Amino acid sequence: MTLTELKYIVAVAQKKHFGQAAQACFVSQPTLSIAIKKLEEELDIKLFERSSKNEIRITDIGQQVIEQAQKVLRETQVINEISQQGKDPLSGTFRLGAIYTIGPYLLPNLIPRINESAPNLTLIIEEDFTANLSTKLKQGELDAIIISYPYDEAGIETAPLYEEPFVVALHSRHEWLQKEQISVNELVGQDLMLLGAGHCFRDQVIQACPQCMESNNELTRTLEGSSLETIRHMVAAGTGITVLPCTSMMHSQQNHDLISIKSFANPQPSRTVALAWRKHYPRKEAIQQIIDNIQQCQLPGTQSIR
Amino acid sequence: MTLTELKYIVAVAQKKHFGQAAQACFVSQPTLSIAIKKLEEELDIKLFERSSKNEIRITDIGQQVIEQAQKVLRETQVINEISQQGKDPLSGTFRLGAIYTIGPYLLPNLIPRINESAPNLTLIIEEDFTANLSTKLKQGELDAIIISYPYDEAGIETAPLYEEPFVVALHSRHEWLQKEQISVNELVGQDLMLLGAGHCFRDQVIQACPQCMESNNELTRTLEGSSLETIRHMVAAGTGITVLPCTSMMHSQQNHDLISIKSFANPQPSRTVALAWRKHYPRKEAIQQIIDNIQQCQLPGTQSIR
DNA sequence: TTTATTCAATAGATAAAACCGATTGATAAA
DNA sequence: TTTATCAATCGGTTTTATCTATTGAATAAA
Repeated sequence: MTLTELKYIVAVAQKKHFGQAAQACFVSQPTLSIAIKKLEEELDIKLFERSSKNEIRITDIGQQVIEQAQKVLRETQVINEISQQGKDPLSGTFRLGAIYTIGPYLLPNLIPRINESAPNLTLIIEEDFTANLSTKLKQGELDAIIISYPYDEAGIETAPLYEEPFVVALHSRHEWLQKEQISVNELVGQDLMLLGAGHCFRDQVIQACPQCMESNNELTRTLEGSSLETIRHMVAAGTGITVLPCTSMMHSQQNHDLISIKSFANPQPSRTVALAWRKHYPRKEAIQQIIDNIQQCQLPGTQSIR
Repeated sequence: MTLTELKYIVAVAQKKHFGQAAQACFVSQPTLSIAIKKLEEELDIKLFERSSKNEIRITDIGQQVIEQAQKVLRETQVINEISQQGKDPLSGTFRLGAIYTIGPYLLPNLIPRINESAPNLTLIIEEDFTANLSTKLKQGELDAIIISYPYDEAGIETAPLYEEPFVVALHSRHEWLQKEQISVNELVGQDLMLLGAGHCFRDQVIQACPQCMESNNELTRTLEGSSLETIRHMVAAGTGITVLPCTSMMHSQQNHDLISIKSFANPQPSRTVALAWRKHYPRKEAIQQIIDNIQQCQLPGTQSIR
């Protein structure tokens, strides 16, 4: 049984004439006759009562088959409609993940841009650690994730978005208040508060200043499972100092008197924020749209990468 | 788009593996790959996200298409079920027509036989004049009709069922009461009551005794639109005599004292009752079943025709 | 009756497709 | 690097779909 055959029998049922039905199907009369004969043999029933001269008559069983055939053809048409509607890669649902240390600062800026530039695209946002995002990306639960380099996973492509310098946050009564810039090595011996394991930002800070871990293991351990916001409140409380990605400060209303921000002396430690997606993900246009929109965000303190 | 292609994508969606899906469809992997590629090109969307190694992923739009494809395939399967169920020619509906002068006497005997020998066959009965039955038969509103010869219509086949002699019905105080048999010519001059125009039986009686019309035009005209039953009541009332097909008397409980039945002297006038159907009607078995059942009826006074 | 006409079925030939086995290319794991 | 896996591609064959032309059946007209 083929869809063509079903089209033919429906046409014959409508025209009640093999020749006219063939014409309506843009085939020759023998083509249609043979196709219908083939279907009748396959189903082992007579669909039509042929009588030369007078019009074709549909058998009882043929009537049932033809009605069902019309149903099949209608349902088939729905497939075309679905694909037509879904053809726009900038439509449908896009599941975007972001790590905890980027999402809260980038997404409020990004989401309105995407809603404007791709109004048919429904965004679903998810924040998590890099490792979890990565798993979900590979499993297809997420379409793309915003992470930071280094990031190298099999079957995953990435594009750098912007370079984000690190800054030091300290209490406004801290001894470094008058300093213009902080050198990385100066962090050693300070009460440096870091995020818990799992946050890539923690690793990046440690990589920038490996010795800083020597003194403050205990303090950092108490912050396991914490967030940048919590740590910032602790800075304001005078518990210690911390290193933050610059975007976490710029947009914050809580950038109040109790906290002072210092940039690092060259070479400034920084991280590269990037977008990652499955290599074979089919909606490349959607990916590019996300990339473009993120780069248009131009968060203060960051440097675009083109 | 073809049903085969739809089968293929459903198989891939289930197996998440081109090779295994191909095996499940009993085709080679290249065959399946090419078919899916062709469908994706026709719909202009990607249904699957191929990644060598890991398993195949279904795109969002692909998921919708595949679900719809499954629906199409299910509906297609219904066509097979319909034909399977309807393959029995002794199932479904059979519309049987009969002329007024046969139906009431044959059908009460016939219908139980058919219900027993073809329990899946639903009979629909219709009584009318030969001309109307003939039209409905040709238009396909009836599947077969019971009429009497002569009957010759283009595209219609017939089979004789039985020979039905005519009899004379007269009041029990009629002068012919002592007669054994009546000769056709004796009818001339009698108050002979006939059915109205349209009833073929009327024509057959007239044909058997052309002269009998000379005397009783007026009486017969008043019976226009009447029935055999009415005429028989008039016989009982003593209004006149009539000629009846023998089956109309044999099974009647009203064959009471007031009416006496006389058979004709040889050559007995009679009519041949026959079944008629469209030459191309496909359920020949159903036709044969009807014929067989009618012949098994063996109505008293009739002679079977084999 | 014969002839003409209509319409679906059939015949013969060709173009299109479906399909297979073998191979390639890409990818990831050892 | 090598090996293994898997889908895509290649080249060739068979099957199917389709065409034109004709036949055959049946009716309608002459």
